[in-house]
Amino acid sequence: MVALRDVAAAAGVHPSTASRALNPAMRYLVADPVVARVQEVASRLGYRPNAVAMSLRTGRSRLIGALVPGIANPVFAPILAGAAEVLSSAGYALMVADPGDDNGRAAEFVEQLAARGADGLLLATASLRDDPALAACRARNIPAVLVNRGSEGMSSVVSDDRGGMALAVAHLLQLGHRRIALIAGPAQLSTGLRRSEGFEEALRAQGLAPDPALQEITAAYTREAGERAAARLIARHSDVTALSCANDLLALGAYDACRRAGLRIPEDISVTGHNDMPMVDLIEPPLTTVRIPHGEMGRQAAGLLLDRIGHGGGASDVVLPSALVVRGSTAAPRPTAPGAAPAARSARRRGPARPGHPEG
Amino acid sequence: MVALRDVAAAAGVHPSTASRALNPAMRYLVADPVVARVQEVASRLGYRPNAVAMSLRTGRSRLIGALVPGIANPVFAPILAGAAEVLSSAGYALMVADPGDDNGRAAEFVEQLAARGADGLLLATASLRDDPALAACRARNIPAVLVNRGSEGMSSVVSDDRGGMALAVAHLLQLGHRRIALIAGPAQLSTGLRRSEGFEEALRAQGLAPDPALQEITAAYTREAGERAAARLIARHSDVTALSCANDLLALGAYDACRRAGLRIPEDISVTGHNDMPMVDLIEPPLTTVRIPHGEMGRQAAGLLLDRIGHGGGASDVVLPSALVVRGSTAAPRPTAPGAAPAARSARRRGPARPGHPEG
DNA sequence: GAACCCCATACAATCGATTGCAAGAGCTTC
DNA sequence: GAAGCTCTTGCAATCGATTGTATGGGGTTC
Repeated sequence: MVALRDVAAAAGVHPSTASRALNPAMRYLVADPVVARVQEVASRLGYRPNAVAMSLRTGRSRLIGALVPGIANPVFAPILAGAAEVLSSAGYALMVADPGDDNGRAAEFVEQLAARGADGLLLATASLRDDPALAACRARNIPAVLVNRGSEGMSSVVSDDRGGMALAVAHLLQLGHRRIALIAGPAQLSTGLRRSEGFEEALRAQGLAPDPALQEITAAYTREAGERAAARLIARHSDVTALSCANDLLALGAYDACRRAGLRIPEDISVTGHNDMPMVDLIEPPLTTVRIPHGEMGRQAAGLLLDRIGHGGGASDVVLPSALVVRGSTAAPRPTAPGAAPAARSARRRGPARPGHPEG
Repeated sequence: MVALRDVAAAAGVHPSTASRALNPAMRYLVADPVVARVQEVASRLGYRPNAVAMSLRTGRSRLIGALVPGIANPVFAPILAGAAEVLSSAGYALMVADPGDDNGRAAEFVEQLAARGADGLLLATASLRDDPALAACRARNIPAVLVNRGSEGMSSVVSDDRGGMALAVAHLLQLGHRRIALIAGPAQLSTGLRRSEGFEEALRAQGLAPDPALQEITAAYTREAGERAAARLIARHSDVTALSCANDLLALGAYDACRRAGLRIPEDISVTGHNDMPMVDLIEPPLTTVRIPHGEMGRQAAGLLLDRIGHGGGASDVVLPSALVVRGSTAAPRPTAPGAAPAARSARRRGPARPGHPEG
């Protein structure tokens, strides 16, 4: 391995001179012919600066850590990809740690990333309150940005959870639905909480009072939890004509429950999701859902983090707009009168496709 | 930030003694009461060893780099997740770089990871021959393991591409199909090449000669490429009763082409995929495909890499078995006689569900 | 021609931990 | 009681790059 001292020796200068010659910001201190000679020697020898030594000396590593609950998660993976794109083009490397849902492990990972000299952290795992990972960041004074999660006093990039949910509910209301049930996400996650708020706001905006009996709060964003919640709602409230789900996986679970209960979507019951994750445009019926700009969230979060590392500014929050994507899982409710004609089945709406992913 | 020297000072010993007291492998050199005192002081002060300094001195970083073409890719994300799991429980951190399809960028990333002192590399991007990233690994003498890609003289973990493809074709043959077309993957990827070989092998095993006219080689594993290839095959060869695709995304493209051509799946034409990526059990009709143990591939690759770092053994190849998952996109071909009765439509097979992912 | 200044370069300390070697203390053994 | 041994601890070099300070040479100015 060729080190700076080798380059310096080969160029007949002191290592400090070689260092300055190779560093654009310090180059003005070195005479031009010497700069040229050093550069030539460096490239001839294939010199690559040792990033570890550089980190040790300067205290900066050009390394960003990311904490995600599930690398393969269809929501967080594109966020990570967006962030990686921005970071690598700024010369930063990305270290990924996946603590799953374990808050303790998350804090442990923060310590480890700190020990490795990470310049900043992207946190996609923060709970709403008392997040140990967040506390660890504050304690070690590491710049951090939250993604897809909000929390007080820390920069964050989120989508408009409240507004997105309201969009979905407004769509259902406009179709004529009045008894709309909510399958909510975990209340300790900001997405769960805010989407519930958006649900209630949209109802109130139409002068309707939210009925607590029509809300099921799930413990996790999983298909199974969605199925259980939907099954309970369907069993207890036969007058419900629409299920508004805080997340696509919950909606898929709702599909399962409806199928099992013999309810057709959207003829008998409408279903909406949230996130527009890959492939939901291809399921039967294609899911009406709220599209979130995942890649953009990752990019903005990375940008925000680099800003904070560079200029050290205060906390700022970015809220990205979400958009309703109407596909085939929503339709007008059937007339309530018994024996009424069933809704027309023809010409099911397929809706816009999602942008695709290449695969291996 | 509390350093080793602070711990040593507080414990009244020399830093070297503190170092030995805190290192299990060197602890035998230090008297027990001193060990206890140093440990107590270290934990009281919240001492965390500086991994950067440690790397610089020892030359080992406990850091593994991973190169993937698309972090959000439904194939590579679970591989990454599996690898991350094994690595982090072995005390290693994971650095991810995403060069996309750019071979030059991949080599550049290898250099960068080397400069950061990565102890080993996981390569999911290697082309079949003359991969610059691979060459860079060899040049810098960094242990590397290929995942989901094979290449001569380098350890690799792949699924049984040949056998998996043969499984799918055998299934079609057994259903009675004889004119089976292949939508092949890129020939410079080992998956593309081996799956094509598996396709031909399965035909020959039945005494059938592969017809080159029934093979379309795509330039990339994308839905669009699949659609184009399928459209061409359908237009030119009306006697084809089944499309065997080298990858699920290609199969989704084939769905698009069939839909556009007015062909029903599986009544008019059968389609098979490869990979069993998330959600393909939910599309209409549910896709018959070959399941690959992605997570296991990542875990095994990580394990293999750690072995090579530890004991420095030679190259070894792991081939994991794939399994056919029969769902609703395959059925017996219609009798060729014109005017024959269409295949029964009832009781469409839904097939086994995929294991789910939690979502955010 | 002496004083001064500036430019270019070298010197040496530093970041934090590890580790080969030296040295002191305490013990045994003859 | 001296030599030798073991056990424990300290010393100092080292990994590779950066950077504040010192120093030398060359030019300018009066």
